[in-house]
Amino acid sequence: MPLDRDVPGIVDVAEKAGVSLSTVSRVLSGRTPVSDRLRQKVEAAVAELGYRPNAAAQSLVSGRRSTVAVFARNTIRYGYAATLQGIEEAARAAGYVVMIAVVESDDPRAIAAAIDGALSQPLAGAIVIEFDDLGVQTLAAMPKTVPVVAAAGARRPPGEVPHAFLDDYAGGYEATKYLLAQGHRTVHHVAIPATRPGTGREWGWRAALEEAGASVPAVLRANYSPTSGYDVAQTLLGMPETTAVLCGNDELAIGVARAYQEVGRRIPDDVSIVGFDDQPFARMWTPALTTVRQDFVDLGRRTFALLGSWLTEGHSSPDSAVTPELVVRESAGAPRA
Amino acid sequence: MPLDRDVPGIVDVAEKAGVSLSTVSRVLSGRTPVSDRLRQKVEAAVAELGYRPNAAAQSLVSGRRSTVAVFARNTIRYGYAATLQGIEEAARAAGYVVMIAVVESDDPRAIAAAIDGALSQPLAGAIVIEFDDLGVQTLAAMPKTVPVVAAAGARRPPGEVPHAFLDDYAGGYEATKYLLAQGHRTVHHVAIPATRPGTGREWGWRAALEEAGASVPAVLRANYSPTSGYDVAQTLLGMPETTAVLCGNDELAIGVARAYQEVGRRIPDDVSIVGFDDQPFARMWTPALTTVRQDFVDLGRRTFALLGSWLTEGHSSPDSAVTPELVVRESAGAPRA
DNA sequence: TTGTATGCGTTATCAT
DNA sequence: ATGATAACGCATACAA
Repeated sequence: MPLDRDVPGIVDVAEKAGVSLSTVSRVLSGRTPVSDRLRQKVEAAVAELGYRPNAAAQSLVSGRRSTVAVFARNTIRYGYAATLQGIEEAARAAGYVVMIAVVESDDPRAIAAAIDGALSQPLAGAIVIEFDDLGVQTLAAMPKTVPVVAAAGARRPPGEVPHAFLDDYAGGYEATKYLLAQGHRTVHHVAIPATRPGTGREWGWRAALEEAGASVPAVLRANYSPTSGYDVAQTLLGMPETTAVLCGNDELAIGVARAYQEVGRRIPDDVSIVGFDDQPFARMWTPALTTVRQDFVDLGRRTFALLGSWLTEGHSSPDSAVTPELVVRESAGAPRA
Repeated sequence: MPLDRDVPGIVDVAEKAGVSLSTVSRVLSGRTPVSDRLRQKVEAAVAELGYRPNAAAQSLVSGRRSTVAVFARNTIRYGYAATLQGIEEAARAAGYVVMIAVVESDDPRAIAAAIDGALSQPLAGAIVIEFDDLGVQTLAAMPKTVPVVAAAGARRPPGEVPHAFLDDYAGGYEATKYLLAQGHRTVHHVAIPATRPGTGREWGWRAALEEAGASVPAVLRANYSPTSGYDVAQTLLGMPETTAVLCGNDELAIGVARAYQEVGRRIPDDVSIVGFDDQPFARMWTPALTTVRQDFVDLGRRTFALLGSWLTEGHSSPDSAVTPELVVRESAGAPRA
């Protein structure tokens, strides 16, 4: 693979067009009037040479930055991946490129290293996907030298970082209320890792239970994976009085469902299961998963919009909420009489 | 959110440490000997100011580039997301940062725009995730001015781009042979979008069928989503002689399965279904999905390794294959007598 | 071992 | 409307 390592610069274009370097810069930026004649020449030269402005040099001299960094725990899980997609889409539309920095460990040195790597680049701003504790820590470790916004799973304390969020609390609340309305005495909860206490799906669930005067069972803590749901469900199996379980995400839900089905308990006849997120597979499950739909791609777009308005208008709204929607399908119903 | 927009530069460090700018540069790069006394001072100043080298300026003067761009059709679907994760992991370990460029449309202008955006940055190299036709086109449109490697779904023609690939062909072949060995007369195929003819899952399936002298049914073409699998399965429903179907991915498989289940046909009793990829949900499906495991994260690591050796050693192997593995679970078995 | 000077590709300021 | 020239932050050749 031999390379043509002769990337043309603005001077090459100027030479070929027979104009000065500054004229080329002007037609490229379009901010200063240039005669049509020269403009044509320059454009021809640009096309012929395949000239591409060097963003590094641009940002060095002008301070104009065109890349935004996204900090995320991973790029695989649905919520993260879809949020990233939304961010990238909006960023690209606005003329930015996006850098992805995965923060895998909560070792402060690992967090610092990820931040250092990203901030070495000339950044217009940074976005942290704060769906978990690692995100919280990353956000806390971000220096104040660069605009930072967050994509969150809950409203953050006011006055801090502008953030877009999915109202997990409302989703958990609504799903639990729905289950209660079906006649269940209480609802168990298999939780994804928490961010801050008092927020998120778990606390919406809790609130609905308390409001209804129902007992609040101990939370079963899992991670994000189907197998993790399956594992914690073993505990559930020893509690035959369970008639409904709200899961922190759809993957957990199918793990839990599988555990029940393996011992011959039917869904929703014997136990109702509700997921969270409405991942693409949810509606194809058998039984189709009743779940709380979250539009992560839209969350990503909104998050970038916050950063975009900060960058262009100098400020942005403190937050931007989206309320999730309960999607009733087949996996939940009334308890057996 | 007021910002401390006073990012210290190397001269600030030099001043604070009472040394010349070049001395700072030397301790930072570590390539030239510096007396311990000055080194200490410099390091103290760096720590105190929170100095971070400006990668844009570095690459401008030295030509050393530290970012690699990844071109992908999306960041959501499992294969893409997991490959990206592997690339990022390996890149970060090697001191690179990764930029993500989503190529959404096969409009040549859109492809060119994505490439222009990415190549404006000072790139060490680029990686294109070539799982589909859009990837093929993107690869073709990449200029020869930057090192490019690919993460592919099949071996590419020799002599072109270094690439790591998952041997889809072998996977399709093996899965089909397995089904045939179970006693099925033939196997139907629900395909994901193709890249090049003659390669990939579909052609492995075809080869196994031909080798066994089995008839080769018309391919059912879908996209990647569960609903797409469900939709094309309606055609399958009208073909009661079908006893086995190999699906291009797991999401398609569950869509197909759902379609069968809705009309009361049981899996694997009435029809055997095999997926592809072994996504996390596959083993929690009911019945658990027999599928072809693909290690996309590893593919990502290998792909970056190709680029890494090119960058550091000046060359890299032409390709790097990983053979997928059939995971036998519950969704496929012998046909009914 | 350390410091000074030059230049990377571009924008912006200043003349013309 | 156009052209010369000075930065931008840094690495490096060269001088000391």
